[in-house]
Amino acid sequence: MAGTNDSTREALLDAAKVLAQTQGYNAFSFRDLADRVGITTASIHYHFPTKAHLGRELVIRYRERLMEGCRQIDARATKPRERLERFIGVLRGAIEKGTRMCLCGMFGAEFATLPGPVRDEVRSLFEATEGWMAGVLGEGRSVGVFRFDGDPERVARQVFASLQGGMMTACAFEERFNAVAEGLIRTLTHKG
Amino acid sequence: MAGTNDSTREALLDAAKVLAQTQGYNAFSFRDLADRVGITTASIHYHFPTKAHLGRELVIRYRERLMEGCRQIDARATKPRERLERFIGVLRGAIEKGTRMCLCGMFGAEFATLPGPVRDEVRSLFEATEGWMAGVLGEGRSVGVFRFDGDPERVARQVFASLQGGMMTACAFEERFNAVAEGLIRTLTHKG
DNA sequence: GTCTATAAGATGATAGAC
DNA sequence: GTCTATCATCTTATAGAC
Repeated sequence: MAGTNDSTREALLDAAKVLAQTQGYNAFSFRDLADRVGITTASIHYHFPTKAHLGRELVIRYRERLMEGCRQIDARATKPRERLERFIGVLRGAIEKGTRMCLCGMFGAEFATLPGPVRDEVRSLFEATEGWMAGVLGEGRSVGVFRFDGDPERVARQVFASLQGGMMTACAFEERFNAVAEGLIRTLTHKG
Repeated sequence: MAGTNDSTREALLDAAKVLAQTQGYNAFSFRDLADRVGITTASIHYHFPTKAHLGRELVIRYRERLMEGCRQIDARATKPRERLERFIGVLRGAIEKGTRMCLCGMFGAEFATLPGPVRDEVRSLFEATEGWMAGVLGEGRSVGVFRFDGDPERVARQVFASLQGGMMTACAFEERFNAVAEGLIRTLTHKG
């Protein structure tokens, strides 16, 4: 029902996603988007009245797909450590596909300049992802593979911030994300 | 000699710094800058031929001042842990002054869209800061207050990425940087 | 749904007077 | 050094034909 196959609309969101991940919300224009999809800028407005509408739906779809990815990770891997590693693999995949940031990191940095409705969805994106990760970390600790003090929610925020920062660094220095990710896992699994 | 007191030029760099930290390179304009300093956009071009020149000098000055700050930390604190905490305090200060990103994080995220000369200075900014931090971490480990495996340079990159990610998150959720920073110190000083 | 045409404003940048 | 005036181009967005 929701999400009927409107191919132009989907193509616009696909192109906008890549542009937003590589350049940011402020650095891509309707013209960039129109050129990539092969229509005129006027046609974009038929699908999305304003850039803010486009941005908002972009983040909503990104969150839904990321959460769907997390559910698939849960279905395919039962061990918390493997779940975490698979999640990190998703982020790594974005970098390897062309030094793309996660939308969390990119829109987080641009947060002050985003339209209100986009901001709301970005916050929701953070909370959903960190919530899933808190579950993985909490379960990992209870089975004894992860080791940390305090609230899993707090540690999830810390781990997520670290990964986002690693992706950001990878924009300036290729091959730096892996060092951050591996160090993170080592820390979490460290047997003091 | 270098850096004669050209007050308009300095005022431009000051205003550009705040705008770059809060909005990013792509989101601020010569008009924003001119309005804040009280001159016209044409006058900006007398001091900086292009926006790329302005951006480049902005990053250079930022790096020089940050490194000067690190030297002052070294002079005022001898314990590695206190040095790290003071550095974190500098980042926290930027957030508390108005949810400002570090230029590393903001320009790192925008990296793909930055003019070449600005990119070069951003890389240099990362390297200088991470180099200083590697020294603090290495010394901390040798005196037994920090505990980590592997190369101090690698861990410095990880710690720095984590802090940058924490600042990014703080743009969307106030009061989140402290949780990241405190968790980080706890991890580094943990007595397994 | 997509187009052409157009709008109103912003953008970085230049020429030349003062 | 700073200004006015101007530039070409880009920006998001709208009206109306097809």
